[in-house]
Amino acid sequence: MHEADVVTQRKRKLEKIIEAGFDPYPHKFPYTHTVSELVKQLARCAHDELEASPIHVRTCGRLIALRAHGKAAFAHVSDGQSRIQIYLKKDRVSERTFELYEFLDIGDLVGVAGEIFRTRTGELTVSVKELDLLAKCLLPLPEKWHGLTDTEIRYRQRYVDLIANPEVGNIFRRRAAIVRELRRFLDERDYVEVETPMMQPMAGGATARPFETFHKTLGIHLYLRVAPELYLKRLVVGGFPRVYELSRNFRNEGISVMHNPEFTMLEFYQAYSDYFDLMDLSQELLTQIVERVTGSRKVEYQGEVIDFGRWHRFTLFDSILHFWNLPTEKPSPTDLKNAGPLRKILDANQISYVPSMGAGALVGRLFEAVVENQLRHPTIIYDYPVEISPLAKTRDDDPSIAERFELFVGGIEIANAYSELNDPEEQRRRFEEQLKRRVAGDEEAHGMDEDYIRSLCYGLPPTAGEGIGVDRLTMILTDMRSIREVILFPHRRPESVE
RNA sequence: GGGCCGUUAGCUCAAUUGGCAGAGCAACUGACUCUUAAUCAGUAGGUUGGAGGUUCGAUUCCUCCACGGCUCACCA
Repeated sequence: MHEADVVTQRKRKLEKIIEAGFDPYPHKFPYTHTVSELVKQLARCAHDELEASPIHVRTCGRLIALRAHGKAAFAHVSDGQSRIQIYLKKDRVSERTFELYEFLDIGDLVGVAGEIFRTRTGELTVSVKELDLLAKCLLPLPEKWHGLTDTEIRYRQRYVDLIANPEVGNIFRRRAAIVRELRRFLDERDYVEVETPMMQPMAGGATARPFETFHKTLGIHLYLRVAPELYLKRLVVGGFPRVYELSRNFRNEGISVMHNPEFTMLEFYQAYSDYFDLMDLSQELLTQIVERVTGSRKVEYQGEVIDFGRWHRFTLFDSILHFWNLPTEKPSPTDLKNAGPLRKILDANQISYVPSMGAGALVGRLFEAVVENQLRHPTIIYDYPVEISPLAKTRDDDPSIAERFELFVGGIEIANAYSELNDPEEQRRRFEEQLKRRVAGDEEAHGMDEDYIRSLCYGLPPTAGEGIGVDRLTMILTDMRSIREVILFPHRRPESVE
């Protein structure tokens, strides 16, 4: 059976429905309850109760299963979240209604009116008196047992995925809850939510390759933002001591189970604070989000229980020594500060690195290779080499160390935060450093942002800022291994034209 | 971009050493007024991702291409 033949058959049924005088695409269906409401509200209503005082309802949804019994039929109607059984008996409906039923297919959108009862096996069921077709499903739905597993179709035609695999909807309902709770947490603490440009004349605030676009009237190139960071800090200068933005960033990089070209980030800034204040805040924030969203502090991720009641903190250097598991001898703290010994360690363990990397970048590589994957429980890693932290303020006692931390859960980096650099002269020097790299061909190197430096010249209070990857946080709280499972329409190559 | 694995009916999957391409669900016809993976009887549905090659013969072996999955690199 070709798909085209199924469509032809269903179109023919639609014509017959029209011939019988039914409106094939009615404009509305007034209902008394959604399917979910029925299931929830009547969950405890017993058989006798329903029999003694019948409840008339009107509800609607998609027909997802159909069991025909000649002059009667059972079916399930879904509102996308819950399903309820309906029972249609020839001698309880009009001839016209029964005729309509005979033209229905699995997938059709229907409205029903009738009384609620419980079947012999106790299932809550609508005994249908009236039936309406609300829209016809012309294409066949995937198989009812295994659902749809082909990722190609699941992501490209997410609507089919959501129909065939109702648990997929729960991932996105939970994602919505996470976003809601993040906002609530910050709103309660007097952070102001703002919206800054997505299209920027210069893509700053992170080292990443941007997407480029063009504004015709202005005749200028614009870049999709890689981070809102520099605009948010301008706002702190202007007098918003607590701001946040929760929206999309765009990075023209590879696609993987951890990366999508557009991703959602929460970025927030808090004046008169440093990175230690944000460590405490992050811990409180995540613990609260997890509890409110899942109802527990413990979350199962990929077969492991992650306890948001157990937090760990290490400096980056200590973490390498603490989690050391490579076959070669554990390095000394001095080894980790010097490029020569670091190269030897990386070489001996077949960890790749770029020759131009200094000690800071090399120790960063070593951290990624040794530690990252072992950080299952919520862990804060702090004090990063300044070499890999161009926008962070350095420690007073050690200018090679940036006041920066990252937060890991389930081996995944969830957040990145630092004490913001607020010295305009130093900021200019760092931009100039980046410019040199840009000239040398590094596409990801930062450009010179004169206006940002000008804003710093008006005085940025001591400020700490943090970014939280909302997609990755959602992965942890929905037990998903791939970022594509928590993004409704993940980017793919265009569908090939047949 | 590199490596490995995959692509068979609308969906989920089989097919022995290279020897007639199959099942379940969905669809169609018929039976059936408390079923729920409804059941029973029957019917139809395939350029095996695409192009080439080896062979008497290719879903199976080889090459290239497209798409996907995992992984490494880059990155959050």
